[in-house]
Amino acid sequence: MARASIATPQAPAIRADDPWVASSGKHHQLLTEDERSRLTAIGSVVWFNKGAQIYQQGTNASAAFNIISGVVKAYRTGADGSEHIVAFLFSDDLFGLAEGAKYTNSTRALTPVTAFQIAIPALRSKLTRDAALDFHVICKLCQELRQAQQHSLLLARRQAVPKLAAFLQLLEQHQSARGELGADIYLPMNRSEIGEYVGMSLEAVSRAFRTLTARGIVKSRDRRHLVIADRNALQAISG
Amino acid sequence: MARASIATPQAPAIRADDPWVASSGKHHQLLTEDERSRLTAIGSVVWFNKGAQIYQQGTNASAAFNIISGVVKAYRTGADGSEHIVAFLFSDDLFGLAEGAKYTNSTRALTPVTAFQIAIPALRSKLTRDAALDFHVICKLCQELRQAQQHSLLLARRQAVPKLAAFLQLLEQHQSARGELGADIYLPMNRSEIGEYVGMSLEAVSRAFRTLTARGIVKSRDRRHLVIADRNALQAISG
DNA sequence: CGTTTAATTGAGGAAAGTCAAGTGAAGTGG
DNA sequence: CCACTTCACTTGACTTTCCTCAATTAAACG
Repeated sequence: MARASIATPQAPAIRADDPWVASSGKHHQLLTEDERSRLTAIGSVVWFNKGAQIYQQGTNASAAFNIISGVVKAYRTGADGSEHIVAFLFSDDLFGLAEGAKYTNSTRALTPVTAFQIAIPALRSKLTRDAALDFHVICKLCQELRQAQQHSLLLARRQAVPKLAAFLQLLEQHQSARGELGADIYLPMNRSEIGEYVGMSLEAVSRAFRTLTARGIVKSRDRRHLVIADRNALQAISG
Repeated sequence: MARASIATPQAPAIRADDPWVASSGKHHQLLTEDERSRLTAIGSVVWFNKGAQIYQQGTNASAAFNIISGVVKAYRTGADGSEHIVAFLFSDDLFGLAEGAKYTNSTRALTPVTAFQIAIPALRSKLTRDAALDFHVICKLCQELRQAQQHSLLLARRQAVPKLAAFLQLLEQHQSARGELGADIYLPMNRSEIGEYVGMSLEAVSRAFRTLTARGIVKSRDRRHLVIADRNALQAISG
């Protein structure tokens, strides 16, 4: 630990990459210290307990959020009460997407969450002035769009085992892109939520896990921690 | 037709809405005449024949595109040769999304296409300077992100008929949002491509069409033109 | 330690996928 | 202008896969 100073941990941060510059797959912090402190001035830090609802779809969009730590799910509730998870959001992600001044999704904290909150008017006036910030937001939105497309690829898979395999690869690549790489993958969501994300029943998720472990491709320490034992096989299965 | 002057039809245009302002669902042109002419100076108009490939996934991202007229599909080819369509793109849409300087999708013209093309370096340097343009690009990216999420909602549906019903609603709302509303819906893609977008086989698409027409909910003039006869029933089916 | 919630496992049925044949439409060349 | 070729779409029969419902086991929490 050679660093003498600790970077302010409660400040906004955007992690992504310039889509038009070659990169190694590991994402970088886009905001400069200067930008971060200027943003800090116009927002506030908020906390959410595990399981807490952050906002509901259809309500007035009063603020946008930037996750400092924790995991959030963005989901929509169908007319029949079924939930579909649109995205899992991690530290350095942005959320609070709106349409016509209303939130388009509901969001809920899956773990205890610390987030940076900016009121929409303040954000808007900042965005219409600060081209450097804008560019970074554009980079981040491009990344989120790519992830949404990746998600649609996942959902289009028909068979359960390849689907889950692809999901695990996404999670791993996600964790490695932000340097949170231990030897194991941590699942911040339960089986039901995995099912709601990949588009299958929780039973099918459970069965797919079983076949993957039975084939020795993944090993599960605990229901929420697993290790990829055969990365090549996983790649072959996910296609 | 009270207008005396004709707006330059070959200039770039972005159609979307400020996500933080209440709107009627009909999207507006975000660029001012001034911005449009400044963009015109740094890009060029290009044409593609029906069926022409625009670029391939994995190749170096040299330019971004803005559709002036026509329809484009953005798709990815799996290892087994199967294609999944990530998005259909219409006039006033942006595309040319990259990651690490490579295109993440392939794109192909479904109809004759006229597009405005901007080289990446020119676009980058413009984006790092022009906050007004940036803000509009951000609005557009938010809209594309919402559409991608809508697509994932569609893909998560399990049954064929509700899936197709939701797809038709998307298409209609898309056409009405840009004021291209005749009484009928035009399908610029074939059954196979619908299947690749909604995640089912072309046979299933065909059967779902049949049940919708058999129930009198849609009427098809021709395989590519249909009318929604019972909008309420369609809404009820799609959920 | 008992209670509650999450996850696994099993059996049966519904739905779409696949394979294959047939029909219709569009476009080509005589 | 018409016959022919081709491609897109439709329709049918059969198989596979996952969802649903139900029972059981495992883990988390007070």
